[in-house]
Amino acid sequence: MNFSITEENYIKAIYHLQQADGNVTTNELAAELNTKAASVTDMLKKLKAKKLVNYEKYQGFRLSSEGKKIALGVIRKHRLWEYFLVEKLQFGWDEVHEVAEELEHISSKKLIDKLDAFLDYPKFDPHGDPIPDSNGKMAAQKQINLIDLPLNEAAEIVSVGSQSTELLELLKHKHLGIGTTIEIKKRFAFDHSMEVKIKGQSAFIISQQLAQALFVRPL
Amino acid sequence: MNFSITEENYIKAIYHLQQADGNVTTNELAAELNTKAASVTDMLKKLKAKKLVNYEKYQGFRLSSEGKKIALGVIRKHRLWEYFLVEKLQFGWDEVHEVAEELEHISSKKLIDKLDAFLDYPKFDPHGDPIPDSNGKMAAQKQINLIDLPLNEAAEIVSVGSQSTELLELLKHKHLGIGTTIEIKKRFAFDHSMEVKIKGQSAFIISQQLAQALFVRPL
DNA sequence: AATAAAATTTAGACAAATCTAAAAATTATT
DNA sequence: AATAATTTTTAGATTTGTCTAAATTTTATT
Repeated sequence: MNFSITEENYIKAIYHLQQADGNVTTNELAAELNTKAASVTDMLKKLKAKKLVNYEKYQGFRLSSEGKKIALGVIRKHRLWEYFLVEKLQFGWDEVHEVAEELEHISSKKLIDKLDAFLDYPKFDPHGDPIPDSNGKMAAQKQINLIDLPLNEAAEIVSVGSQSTELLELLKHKHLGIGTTIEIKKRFAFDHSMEVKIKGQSAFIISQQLAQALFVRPL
Repeated sequence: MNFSITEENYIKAIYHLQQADGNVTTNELAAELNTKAASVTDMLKKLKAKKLVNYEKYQGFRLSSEGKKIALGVIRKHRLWEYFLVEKLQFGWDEVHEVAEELEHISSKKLIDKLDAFLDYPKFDPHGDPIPDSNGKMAAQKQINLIDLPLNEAAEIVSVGSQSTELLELLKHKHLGIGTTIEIKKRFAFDHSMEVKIKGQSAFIISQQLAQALFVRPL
């Protein structure tokens, strides 16, 4: 079975929405895809006919297990290409998304498996999201907000909540980035700021706002 | 201006046909694209409206200079991706074409220029065809049939006339391939076979049929 | 429980790219 | 030069994905 770019985009969007929500609604999906509810209904009928989605009129929907497989395949491609763009072509990790949106629809399985090998089977993309392997399995992300990391527990920064240049500027200044190992040394209740420590550096203070923008994976 | 995948495929096909023929006809193009003459006519009206093609009803057509620019951009992408697939991902040069047919439609200019840099600005693709630079300029191919190479003049093998496994088998056995430097030492009029020499090896004989399948660029 | 509001679906239309069958133009043949 | 054969174009239909506007269903509110 081969699917159109449009179908793949619908499937991927449903996957992301149902991760958060469980059941997905027509309006939600229309908003996600910048399209109209009527178009979503039309496409859902098609996807249902292809057994990629469990859908009953007016009842919302979710991916079938076959649909989930397709979604993971597209996500695998997206994230591997992002990794390639950043690690090999020197793109900034804030400018790869759009290009990967195109590359993720290249259909050759052989291509993506060879790319995976060339990149040495990376487990996380440049935004810290896990990359599914060729069977669709991926590391449990278990990524938590830095705010929620227990005291004195080392964790790796795996993603950031926004791509704004302001945030990137601040991260650069503090030498924080994807892959940095970080630990919380003390919390200050007054303003929810916290003292943190990066491996091999002396401790410093970060604000609540910044901590909320950082997602980490406990080591 | 951005063009659809279909439009790009038409433009590329017209480019290749007019290299050989000068003026291109509707039926020719329909055959090249495995489509029907009526579809070609429809698309030509569109391409004419976009000033990519000089076309008058029943008179045949060719690309405008704007059209040629688009064609060279697509060809640049196609050949750079082929080079990437062979050199970095270890594809065989006989299995990259289809994948490159998809990759050539990825639109990011930044991507292709960074890929070019990553590959160290290759001048020829794995089939020996020249790769246009980011301004659309490419090396004059000046590729000639090995049959026509003057005696004792070194040349580099740049492409092969067919992709058959039989030919590949023979080339492998004789240690011949894209990039090999070769020289003709003697010709035998009886069967048009020739004695050739590869750098650092002793001379051997190849048949007329094999020589005709090899294209070289004099050094 | 009745009605209002919101969400969803249907009906019908449109643009892109394609096709078949018929018409028109060109080219070849007698 | 007239007719036949070929090529090309037009006309009208089809498919995919989209839209607007109207109809239907569900959910919320009184």
